[in-house]
Amino acid sequence: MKNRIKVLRAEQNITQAQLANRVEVSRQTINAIEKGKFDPSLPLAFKIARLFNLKIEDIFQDEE
Amino acid sequence: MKNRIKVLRAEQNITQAQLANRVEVSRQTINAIEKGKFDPSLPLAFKIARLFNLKIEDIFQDEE
DNA sequence: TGTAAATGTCAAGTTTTGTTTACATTTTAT
DNA sequence: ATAAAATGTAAACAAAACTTGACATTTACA
Repeated sequence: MKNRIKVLRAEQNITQAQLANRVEVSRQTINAIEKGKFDPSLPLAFKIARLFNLKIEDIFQDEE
Repeated sequence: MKNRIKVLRAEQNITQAQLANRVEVSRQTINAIEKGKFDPSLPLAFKIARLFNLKIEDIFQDEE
């Protein structure tokens, strides 16, 4: 599962740590998701999408 | 996290078992999600949304 | 150039998601 | 009324998401 979080952060000038705080997970979790190490839970995906005012599908792309 | 899976199944006349087969999880997993016992993983949410030709947000509603 | 902030990564542990098996209850149709 | 299909539920387990803590590497900029 790919995602555009890194780009969205860059657009908004937000660090991994700041994003982590705002969606209430650890910085390592954001890092791992960005690097594709694992997928966020559905509730976390919702939080991230809401933060960027985007649909989940606009941030995460299923790849199979 | 609420969802409209039961209604969507009814509309399409699909059983839990049939839906489970098509998204490649167990029937009990579909049942548990419908009953709100837990949330699906993000990849599973994508599969379900794709099956019904809907956005994830049109099926699952975050309630915090 | 140096140093602070940001990012990457790893290991060990907890929590949540999902499976399997098995059985009970409800619904549907004959 | 009965049989079959569909749904509900529970326990024990496996797998994936997430945490904490620690340290190494990269980036930005005074």
